[in-house]
Amino acid sequence: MKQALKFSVIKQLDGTLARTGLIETPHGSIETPAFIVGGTKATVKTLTPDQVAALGGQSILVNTYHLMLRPGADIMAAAGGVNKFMNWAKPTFSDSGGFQIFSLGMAYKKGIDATSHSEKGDALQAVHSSSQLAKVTDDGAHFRSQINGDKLYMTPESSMELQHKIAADIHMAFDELTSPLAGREYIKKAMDRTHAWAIRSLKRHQELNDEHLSRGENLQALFGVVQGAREEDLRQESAKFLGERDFDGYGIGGVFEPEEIANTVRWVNEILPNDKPRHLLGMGAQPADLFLGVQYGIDTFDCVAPTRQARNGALFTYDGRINIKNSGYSQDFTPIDKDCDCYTCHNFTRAYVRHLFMADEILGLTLASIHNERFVVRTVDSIRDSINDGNFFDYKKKFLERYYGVERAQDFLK
RNA sequence: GCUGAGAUCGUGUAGUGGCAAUCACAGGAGACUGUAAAUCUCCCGCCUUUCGGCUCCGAAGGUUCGAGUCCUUCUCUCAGCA
Repeated sequence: MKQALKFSVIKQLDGTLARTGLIETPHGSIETPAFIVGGTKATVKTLTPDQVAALGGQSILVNTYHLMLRPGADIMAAAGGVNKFMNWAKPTFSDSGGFQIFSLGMAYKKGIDATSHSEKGDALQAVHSSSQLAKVTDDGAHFRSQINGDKLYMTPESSMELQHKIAADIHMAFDELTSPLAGREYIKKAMDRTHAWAIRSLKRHQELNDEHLSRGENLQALFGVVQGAREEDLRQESAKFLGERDFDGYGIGGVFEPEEIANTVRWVNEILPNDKPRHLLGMGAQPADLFLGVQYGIDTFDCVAPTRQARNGALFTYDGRINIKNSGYSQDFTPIDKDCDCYTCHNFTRAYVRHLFMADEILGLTLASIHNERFVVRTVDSIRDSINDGNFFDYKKKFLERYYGVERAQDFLK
């Protein structure tokens, strides 16, 4: 196909930003809204590609920074791109490495998470710790490899070159994600830098696509990434700045808490062009994230939480999350969730999965990952159906009240 | 039977005259959101919501201002020898 990516809206839910659609790529299409499965190092941890496909995964997101370190972008290119390398035939996304400026920089060894807040944000964000592995400048970001200490330097241009070698279908522009501790002054500075980087990313991306075109290869798509943290005017400025440029779609980055999703995503999606897909970066650890994201115009999500939490024993059920390692499940011979249609729930009991965890048997990680990933993928699929059927709001209320309890669910139903 | 070594939290240990309880494992609970993550945090003698209180170093006795620690006897364990 000549176009890197084609997106069509199938149904727009009247009076809302919610919609269903179809993203078409050289590796096939994605029905949206869709949950993109986390496959950072060109593997969905503990799962084979067949298992990912069997649980309904339509697409996988890999990470440029991690693949640059190991095995290296040249090996990815020599293998014929990430799809061939990992034997995944369906569409792929790649993240730029921008997230690692945050996770290996300000967040490194700080215990910063979604609930971290501070009054002295600017001061904290401005101080570089000697132990952190990433430092940002206007030109790019310096990294220290966590594997062997190598000094690494990444720019918008080099990220695009790496991403084109990895050759996922959809790339993210190199961006700077600010810490939840950051104050407005720093958020503005990082957003301006992200915009400058977006223009540089787009330029280099187009040059690389021209090369693909001349060689008769598939074109690759690029999403611009909106920043601005929790500042309404900055989010709007960012959406306007990027929305006017020739990106194939948009990522919304820097969102940390479910409570932020409704506002942040709405501010941005009211401005971004309707005819391009919108990806919410890194959110999807709980059902509220998914319902709120879709309600305010998100087409695709990615999140590592379902697989990470699965490996740590936290499993989704339609009645809320459980920790399968709790002693109370030692003689519970029912499925993780009786209403779940995954391989694990069809074939194994809570007692057995708990046993595998307590005995440190690796099959437990796989069974738990299959279950959690299926739960999230299926939840987004069912949200898509509810939009097509016109009963999104009824479905949302029923789902969230069962999952969180009627009282807690109200926070997400306003 | 003889000789030697040993007995501290569920287990293995640290502590060798000065407020006992170190570390690890096992166990209990919580966290995790563009993966430094099969990781991290907390609890883990008894009572107490907290503050705190009470116990406690195999048993009994002795020396000492003071003993898990030194001495005696006993019980048990392990090793070697018979």
